[in-house]
Amino acid sequence: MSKPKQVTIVEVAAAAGVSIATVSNVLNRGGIRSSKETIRKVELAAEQLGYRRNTMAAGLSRSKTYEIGLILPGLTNYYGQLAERLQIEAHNAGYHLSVFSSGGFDPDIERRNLEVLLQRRVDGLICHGLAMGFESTRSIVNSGTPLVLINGWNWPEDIALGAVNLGFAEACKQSTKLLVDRGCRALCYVGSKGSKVIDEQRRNGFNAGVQQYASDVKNEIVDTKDLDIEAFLKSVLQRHAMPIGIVAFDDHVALRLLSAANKLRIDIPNQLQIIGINNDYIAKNSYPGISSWDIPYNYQAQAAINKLLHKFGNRAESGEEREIEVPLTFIERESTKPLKTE
Amino acid sequence: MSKPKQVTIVEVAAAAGVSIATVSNVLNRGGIRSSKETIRKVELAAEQLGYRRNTMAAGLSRSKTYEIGLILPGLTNYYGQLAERLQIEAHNAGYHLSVFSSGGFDPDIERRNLEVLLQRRVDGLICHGLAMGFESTRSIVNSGTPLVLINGWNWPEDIALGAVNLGFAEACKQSTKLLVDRGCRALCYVGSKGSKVIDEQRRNGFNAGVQQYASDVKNEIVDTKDLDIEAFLKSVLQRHAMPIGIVAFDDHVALRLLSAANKLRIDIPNQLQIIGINNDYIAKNSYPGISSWDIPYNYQAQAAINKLLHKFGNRAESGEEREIEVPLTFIERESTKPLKTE
DNA sequence: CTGTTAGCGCATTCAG
DNA sequence: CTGAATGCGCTAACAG
Repeated sequence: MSKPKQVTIVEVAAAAGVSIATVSNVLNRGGIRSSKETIRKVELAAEQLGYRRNTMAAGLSRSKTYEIGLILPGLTNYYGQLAERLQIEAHNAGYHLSVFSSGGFDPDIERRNLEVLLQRRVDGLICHGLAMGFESTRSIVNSGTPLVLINGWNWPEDIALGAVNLGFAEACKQSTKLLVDRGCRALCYVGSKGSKVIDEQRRNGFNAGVQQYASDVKNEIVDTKDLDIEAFLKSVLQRHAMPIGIVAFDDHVALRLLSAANKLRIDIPNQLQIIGINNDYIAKNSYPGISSWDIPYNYQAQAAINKLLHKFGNRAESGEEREIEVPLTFIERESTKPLKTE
Repeated sequence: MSKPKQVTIVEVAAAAGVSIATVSNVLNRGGIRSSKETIRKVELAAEQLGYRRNTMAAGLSRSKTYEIGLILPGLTNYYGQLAERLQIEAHNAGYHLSVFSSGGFDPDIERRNLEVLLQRRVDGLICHGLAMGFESTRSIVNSGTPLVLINGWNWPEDIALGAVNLGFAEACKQSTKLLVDRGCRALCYVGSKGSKVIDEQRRNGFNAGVQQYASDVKNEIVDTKDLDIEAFLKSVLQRHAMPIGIVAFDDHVALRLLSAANKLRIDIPNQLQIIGINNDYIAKNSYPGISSWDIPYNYQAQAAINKLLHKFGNRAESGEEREIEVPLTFIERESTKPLKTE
């Protein structure tokens, strides 16, 4: 039982009384047509013997694997959701997606995963951000394997030609406008430096928003790392005019802020307003509900896969060489509902 | 650039002035030793030419892939965390882990993923639960590929010999005792039927607990599906003596209960107490904090990988043929803190 | 120690 | 429409 010699086309051919070439033909379709009779015989034999095609042999022989490698910083929350969608889209396009996580943003693990995937001779690669840096990436990816980046800004074209980026910057920018419109008289961005470029985009957007829509109100930027949230809230409420508007890195951070506020009996949204990003389960189910930016996973996943297909030259897919910006959509909940309505 | 003919050992051999066998030897170590000089030459040549071993060819040739397939119902939260740990453990053991999600508990996708993995000739399989049913699974897995189940109860040994199961039942059982000890005078289990066996285990544990520790208090079992949480809470508070103790399917469900309670101004833990499972980010960061059962991912992942290695016959790993039950540990927070303390 | 030789399982010309 | 032959890139005995 430990390895019952998997059956090969040779045996199927013998059982069906035809040559291995014929078996290969009927089992892969597409190419040459065979007579009804042989098809039946072959399929029957394959069925009975429990034939299962050996991917390695097939891949080796035609130097094409129909496999796409995906490298993400992690697999929880946003990343997990994205991976699931990508897997579906890949399948719809006739490919398989192998998912790898490089634990946080660890360049070494990332390099290792990349290496594994390239040794597998995957047809293409989809990576989220990339901890490794340009040069390092270039040297390893110059194998000619198409690479599409998700949430990778400003990458040299010879490495990743275009990327599928979420409009975090714009979302954060609009958040500031929204908070000001809702009456906020001071703004904060609570970020998460650990997430590198992702955080940078948000920060930039926040700054741009402040400059454009709220140049007259106080604002500050802090990071959750080593942040005592309760102390921070107290301090902010004391130093600035209320209500205070906070743009949180994501719904997780938003939840922490919300909980601290509840504990301190801070009135939301009259004293404090919060906007998160991701439109998680959390945002929907906390109390009060957290206004958040929803991510169009389907669209994002489709865009990424299409870009790859385009690179493969499969069809005239819509994926071009340009960066694609995927816009988020705002879902408003009680954490920012207009003052009067509440 | 679209496929610059990857370099093979043949070219490396030529460049280094040795035979391909020698190249194969020095590049894979382990086997035969070579002279320092040739090692240097070969490694240099490989380095310069940018040689990268072709996994398919290697796998084909030795009929061993060093790949493990993982099939999960999804990739978010618990599953994502588990996948990450498994990936690390697999790597430590010299294997690669390819992660596949079968979107919810869809038997068709599951079958497809299984098929893909088997065609890849993975050395082993790790599956979480399994939507497919015994017979169906048996017929497809009888290829002799070792399969270890995570959270799969009561499977026939010829399919999956033993499993690594989380002690959900025991956790729920102890939860009832705990709630009673904390003064609760009625108990509820709020489950999630969509999660099949996982929910069943919890339910069983809850029932066992009620019977053993709380046979004198009222209890009920409901399901989140189509449940109006606020109405449910109101009704329960009205019908039973307080405090009410709730065992939630997981921290997500617990959060929903908590939020509804907050909204209704129900006093936690004096009128209502809640225990979740998973010890998520949520449990830690909600207000009040949710008491929850922590999952020892490391232990679980190690156990699963060890079982597989044992099956491979690699080393005298500790994995036996028996089921392994992984105990959860209780983390208490404000949602159940003893009445007087609060 | 190093080189020669046979496959691994399948896809693909190219004749029949 | 079908079959015999060749090779994909690498490993695993054997010889030298």
